[in-house]
Amino acid sequence: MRLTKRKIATILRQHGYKLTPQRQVVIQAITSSQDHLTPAAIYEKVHQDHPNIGLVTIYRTLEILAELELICKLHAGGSCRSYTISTPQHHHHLICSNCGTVVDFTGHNLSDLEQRLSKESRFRIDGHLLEFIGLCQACQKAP
Amino acid sequence: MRLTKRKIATILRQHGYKLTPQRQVVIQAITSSQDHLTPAAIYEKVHQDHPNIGLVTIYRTLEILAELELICKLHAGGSCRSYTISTPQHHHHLICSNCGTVVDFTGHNLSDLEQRLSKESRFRIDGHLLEFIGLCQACQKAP
DNA sequence: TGCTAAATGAAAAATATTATCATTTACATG
DNA sequence: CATGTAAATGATAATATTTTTCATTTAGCA
Ligand SMILES: [Mn+2]
Ligand SMILES: [Mn+2]
Ligand SMILES: [Zn+2]
Ligand SMILES: [Zn+2]
Repeated sequence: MRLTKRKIATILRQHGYKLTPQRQVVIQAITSSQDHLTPAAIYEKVHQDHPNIGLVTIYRTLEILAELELICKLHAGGSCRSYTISTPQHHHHLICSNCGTVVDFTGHNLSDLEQRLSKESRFRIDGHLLEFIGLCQACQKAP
Repeated sequence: MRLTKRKIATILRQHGYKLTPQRQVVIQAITSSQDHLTPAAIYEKVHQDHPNIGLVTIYRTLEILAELELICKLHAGGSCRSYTISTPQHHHHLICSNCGTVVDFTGHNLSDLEQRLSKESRFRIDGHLLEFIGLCQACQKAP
């Protein structure tokens, strides 16, 4: 289940961040999209209804949201600095290279592989990045 | 087996690219490092012995090498625009977050997962990105 | 050895990101 | 509800990164 605007607001406040109208607008922009969005794209989206919100505020808000893991950064589709709304549990992403739609998936466990790798390479493994890229059903049909 | 300087040169020429001294120097810089390197880092490395090679040439060379899949772009360790030498077969990466060392690994098959995802999501899956991040043995010992 | 398309480097332009600082404001407190 | 204060904002400038442009050079072929 993806995080709601409301849930994000609560977590922000729990961490001592103020719930400003600007932040609410940015959060709204992200949660209302299936897509993954760059800072510039969020700015444009937001700018239409709120022309006084600056790009800097977008950057600052994204940094906080990412730090708290309320949004996920994506790498495989286009820009390496684009974000999508997060979900509480550990998950990975499936991205449409055409329309940008992001689908979360879970249930695949990398810990076996992680153990094997750790043993073979002598690395202490701290995390991983797994994204699939492809075409969503709608984009397969379209020309 | 990682690609050698020689092998890369051959492939470049096979694709109609000229084997300029500048390109050879850039390739040398990448193949001689275990690390993953940003364009700026490659420039610095190269600049010491070849102060007349411009940063633009680095960018242009990296673009070609990446296009031909002779180098791999990495995302999980620091910059999203850093490269390491490639290997011919399909593989993934294990990256030390401290020293930047990149270890290739292979043998893990994502196609089962890919099929499951494809069926569940109705996506046509074209590719994936899998990187592990951690600490190499040397960096675990160091403070 | 010369020709030519491709490559290079210098410079500028375009983008992207971060820092600075005066002003505004969310929200805790009484 | 008014007030104080630390946090947040926006304007602007600074910095960093990447791409274009174009005159000059050169790798590789005939
Ligand atoms: Mn996600
Ligand atoms: Mn590799
Ligand atoms: Zn799509
Ligand atoms: Zn290390």
